Amino acid sequence: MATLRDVAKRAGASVSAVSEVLNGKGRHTIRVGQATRERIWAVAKELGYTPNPIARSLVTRKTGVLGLVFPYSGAFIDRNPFCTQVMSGVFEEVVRERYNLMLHTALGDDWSTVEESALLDPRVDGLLLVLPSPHSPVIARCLREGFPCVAIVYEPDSDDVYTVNADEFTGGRLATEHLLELGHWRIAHLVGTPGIATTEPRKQGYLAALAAAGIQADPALLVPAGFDWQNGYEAIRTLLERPSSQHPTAIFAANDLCAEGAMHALRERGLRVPEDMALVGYDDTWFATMTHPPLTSVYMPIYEMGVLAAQMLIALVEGREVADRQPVLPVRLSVRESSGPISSY
Amino acid sequence: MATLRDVAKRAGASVSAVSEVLNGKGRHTIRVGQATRERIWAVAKELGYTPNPIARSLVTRKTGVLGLVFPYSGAFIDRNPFCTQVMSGVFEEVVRERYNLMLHTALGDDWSTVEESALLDPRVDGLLLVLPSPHSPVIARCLREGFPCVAIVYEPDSDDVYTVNADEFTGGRLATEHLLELGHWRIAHLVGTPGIATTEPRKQGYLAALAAAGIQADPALLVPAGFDWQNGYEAIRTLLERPSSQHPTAIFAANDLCAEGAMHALRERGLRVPEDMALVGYDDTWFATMTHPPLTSVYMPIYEMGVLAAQMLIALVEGREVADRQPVLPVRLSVRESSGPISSY
DNA sequence: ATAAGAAGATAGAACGTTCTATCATGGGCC
DNA sequence: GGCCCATGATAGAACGTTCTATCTTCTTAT
Repeated sequence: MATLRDVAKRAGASVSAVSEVLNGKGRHTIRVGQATRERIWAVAKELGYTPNPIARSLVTRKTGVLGLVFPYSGAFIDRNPFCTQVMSGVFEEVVRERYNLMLHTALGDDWSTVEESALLDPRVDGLLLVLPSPHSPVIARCLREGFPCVAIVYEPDSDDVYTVNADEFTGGRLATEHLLELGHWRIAHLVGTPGIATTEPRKQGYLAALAAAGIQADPALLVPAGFDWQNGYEAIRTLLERPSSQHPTAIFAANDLCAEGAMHALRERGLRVPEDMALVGYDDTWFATMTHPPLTSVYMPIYEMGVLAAQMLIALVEGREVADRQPVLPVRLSVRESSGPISSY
Repeated sequence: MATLRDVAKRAGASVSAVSEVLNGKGRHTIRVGQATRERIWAVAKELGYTPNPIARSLVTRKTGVLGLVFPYSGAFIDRNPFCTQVMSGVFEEVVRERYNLMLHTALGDDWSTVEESALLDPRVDGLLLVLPSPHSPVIARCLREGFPCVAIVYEPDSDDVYTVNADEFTGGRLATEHLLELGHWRIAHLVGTPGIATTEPRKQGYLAALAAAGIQADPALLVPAGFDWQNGYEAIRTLLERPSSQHPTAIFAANDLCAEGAMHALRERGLRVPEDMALVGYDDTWFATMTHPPLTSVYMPIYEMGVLAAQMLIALVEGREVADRQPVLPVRLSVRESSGPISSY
C-alpha cells in the first residue's frame, strides 16, 4: 500500500501538498500549482495510492460508519420482516450517502454489550437503535455525552431524544374500525409482547375504536400473544378451547407473523378465514400478500422509517440541524381478503 | 475521552507501562511491578479510560471487523430469507468471537463498488461474499493480494479460493426422487435465476433423478423462473395457459419463495395442492412451514453455512490454517404436506 | 522604490496507540 | 569486589493521515 509519503517522495513534493491534492477539500491554506498537481496525480495513479481511512479517522475523528443496533432474541433478525425491512431502508440511505454500516446487537434486555462495544467506540460516528427497551440507558447515555443517536420505534421519554415512530395508535384504531364496519362486535386483539414500544399504543387504538362505537371492551378478548408466529398460533389454540359462545368473530393480531400463526390454528380447527373468523394483521410487510388468504393489514412505512432515521442520524453526525426531532409517520389500512367482504361499500 | 498519556501522567508512570498493563497481552519485554500495576488500574478506572480502537488499528493493522457483502438487486436483503439467514449465522459467530460486522453491498452485477469500498479498505480484516457472481473479479483480486476472503455459495474456480457450499446437486435429486416415488412422472422444474451458482446444480440433480428413473426429460417442463415470489407466480400462470394435457402433475420449484408464488397461481386456477399438483420447494427456511399447505422442501443448512464461513474467515484472519478450503454441506428433504401423501411408506 | 499581499510551497506537530531499544538498580555468586 | 542477570522501568520511533504555522518568491499598487 502506497502512502502519502511515498507519493510525495516520488513526485518531489511535500506530504502536505500531496494530501491537499489527493484528499483535500480546499478547506485550508495549502496552495498547490497546476504543474505540481498534475505530477502528484500521475504518481498517485502509478503507485496505486489509496487513502488509509483509519489514519484519517484518527485525526478527523470521523469514520463515516454508522452503527445499527438490533434487539436480540435469538431469531429476531432472520425471522422478523420488520427488522430486515428497517435494515433495508437504513442501508439504502447509508449507501446513498456513502457511509458504511456496522451491525451490533443487544443480547436480550441486556444492552450493556452495546455500551461496551458500539457506544464508546470511536469506530462509529453515530448509533441507530431499533426497538430499544423503554427508558433505554443507552439512549440516556448518548444524550448525556452528546453522542449522535436516533431510535426507531421508541416512546420518547425526553424532548431531546431523536426518534422515528409510526402512528401506532391510529393503526390499532383503523384495524378495529374496519372490523366494526364489517359488522363485527366481538373482536379479539392478540396483544403484542409486553415492553415493546408498539404493543401498548396498538392496544389503546383498539380500545378507543371500540369505545367510540359504544362497545364495552371484553377483557377476555384481550389475549396475550406476541410478535412471533408461534405466539399467534398458541394464542388462538388457547382461545378456541373456550366454549364457542365466547369466541370472537374477528381478530386483530399483533402483527402479520402473529396473524399467520393464528390463521394456521384456525384452519386446524376447521375454521375458515374470513367466513368463520375475520382477521387483520399489522405491519403489512411483503409477507402479508403471500398468505392464503392475503392478509388485511395496517401498513407501516417501515422502509421509510429506516431511511428517515438514517437521514436524521447523518444530519446529526454532520452537525446539521434536524427540524423535527420526533417525527411520527402515518399509517393506513391495506384491505385484502382475510377480513372478509366489505359491507359498507 | 481519557488517553493512555492522561493515565500515565496521573499515575506517575510511562505510557509504555500503562499500555502494557491496560491493553497488553504480555507479548513483549515491558515489565511492571505490582504496585505500579495497581496504581495504573486505579487511575484508569477513575478517569474512565477506554482504549481507542482506531489508534490501535493504525499500528496493529488489525481491526476486528469483518465485511459482509451481499448481492444487491433492490429487494434481496429484506425479502429473501436466504440472505437474512446467512447473515444471522455469520452474525452469531462474529459476536461469539468478539468481532464486528460491517455491511456492504454489490450493486447488481457491478462489484466495483465493493472493490472501491470494502476490499482495499483496511477497516476490515477480511471479506465474506454471499452469492458472488461466477468468476468474481473480487475473489480473484483477494487471492492475488492475499486478502482473507470466503465465498458463500460459489462454484470454486480455483483450488485456492475458500468457499462454503451446500450439496445442491443432491438437493435437486432428492426433491425429484421424492416426487417420482410418489408416482409422478410429469414433473416440472421452475429453474432459478441464470448466473446464480445454485441454479445449475439443482437443475442437474433434477435431470439426473429423471434419467435414473428412466424418464426422458421434457424440455417444455424446464420452466425459466427465478428465486422470487413473482417469478414462481408468473411461471405457473404461463405454464397453465398451455393445454391441460401438457400440464405436469408435480412441480419442483427453484426455492420456497418461488414455490409460494406458484401455489398462489395454482389456487387462482382452482387447482389444489397437493391433490391436483404436488409441490416441492427449496431452502426450507422458516417460511416453508407457514405456507398453506406447508411446503415440502430441501433443507439447506443456511444458518450453519454462515457460521462456518465466519469461522473459516476468522481463522484466516488470525493466520490459522483452514483444513477444508471448500466444504460442501449435506442437504436433506423435509417432507410436509405440499407434496402429497407418501405412497411408498 | 517600496510596502503589501497573493501564490506556491514546506516543516512538523498532532491523533492515540504498540513495541523495540535502552537504561537503572540491586541481589546472588564466585 | 566485580560480574551477571533478573526486575522494573522509560524514551521515543513508528503507523498514515490532517492541518496550522511559517517561509519564500513574485506581482502590483502607491
